[in-house]
Amino acid sequence: MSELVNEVYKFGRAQFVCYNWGSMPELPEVETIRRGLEKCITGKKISGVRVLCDKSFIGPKEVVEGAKVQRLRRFGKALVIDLDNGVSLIIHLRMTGQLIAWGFLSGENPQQKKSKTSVSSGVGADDKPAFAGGHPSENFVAKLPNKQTRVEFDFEGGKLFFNDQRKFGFVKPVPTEEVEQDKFIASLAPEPWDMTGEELWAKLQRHKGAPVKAVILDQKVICGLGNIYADEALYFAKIHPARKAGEVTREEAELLIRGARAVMEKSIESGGSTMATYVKADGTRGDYLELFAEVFRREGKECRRCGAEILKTRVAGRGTHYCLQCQLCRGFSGGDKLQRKELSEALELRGHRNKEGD
DNA sequence: CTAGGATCCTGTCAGC
DNA sequence: TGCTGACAGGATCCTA
Repeated sequence: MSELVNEVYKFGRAQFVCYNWGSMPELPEVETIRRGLEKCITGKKISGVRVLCDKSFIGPKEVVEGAKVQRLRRFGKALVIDLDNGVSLIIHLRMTGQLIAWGFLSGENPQQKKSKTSVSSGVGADDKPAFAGGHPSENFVAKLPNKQTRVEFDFEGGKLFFNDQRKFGFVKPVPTEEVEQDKFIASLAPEPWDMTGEELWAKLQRHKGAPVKAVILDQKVICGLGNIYADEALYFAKIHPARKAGEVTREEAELLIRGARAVMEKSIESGGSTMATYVKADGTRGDYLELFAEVFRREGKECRRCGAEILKTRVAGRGTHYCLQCQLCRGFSGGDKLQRKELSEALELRGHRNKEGD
């Protein structure tokens, strides 16, 4: 990671001018953050906590002050920081959360000089974070704290910022021994690596009337899939997202599990939405999706598998992307009708575009 | 029990 | 140019 970051930084903040949102943190991003933060804060003492938004910190901040970080764990999309005083911090980034660490690597970081007394009053602009992950945005390279900063942790030798544009995420201290009994964590289903196709199939049967995409987004059914990876896994398994869960075969459920593993492994490998992948070597903003997405936000483009057009629709109240040809509606009731409608809409859309002379 | 809609929140973007 | 409304979405809550 450090090589990429150094490459990035020499271009400076002024380079990041084009605005283009990436997407939300899901399991691979949280795992990437866990690995990155582990290197920064393990063994470090929290000297102070500033809560800038009450909603974002659930509980008394005093219980973590003075404690040292022992280890970082992940449960689905939740990050858990265990401290040495019997307290753990459960952190959920939801859609727009970010964790940005400053300092910590002072030995390797030429920007952290004594003259930079700004550490106590804010950081950014001329410095670079030691690690940044989560919802990709300017905050990865902006001055901090800023108006999206919700919680600020002072560590010996560095700072950790919890930013969250939409305030859906949270930091919550709980006794370490009660982490696994936390209402959210306790309800999580196994991750795709700990589940067989048969088990997933059995769960799909319990929600047989709902669209398969809605069911696999449920963390109590299978843990870790969000909107991006649900679309990608369904594409991998060639399953139409609107198909009724009860009509997915055992074989398809097996493919779906394999697809979920494959797309998330690929994303973890590429670093998820960390600073290194978000900011490209030429200093421009990267859309980290382009590293692995086959359908997500690729509507109107060609399917890399069959050449047909990727479409965008709405399933379970979520923007949903799929290949009309690969993810056929075959074998499910009402499918032909839906397919015809989609085909005609797609053709109509194409007609409009041709008329506009693109 | 399940299915589906509203809710939270801030910021972007298209349309007027 | 500035206003308005639709949209983005993870998890939870509520209703039928």
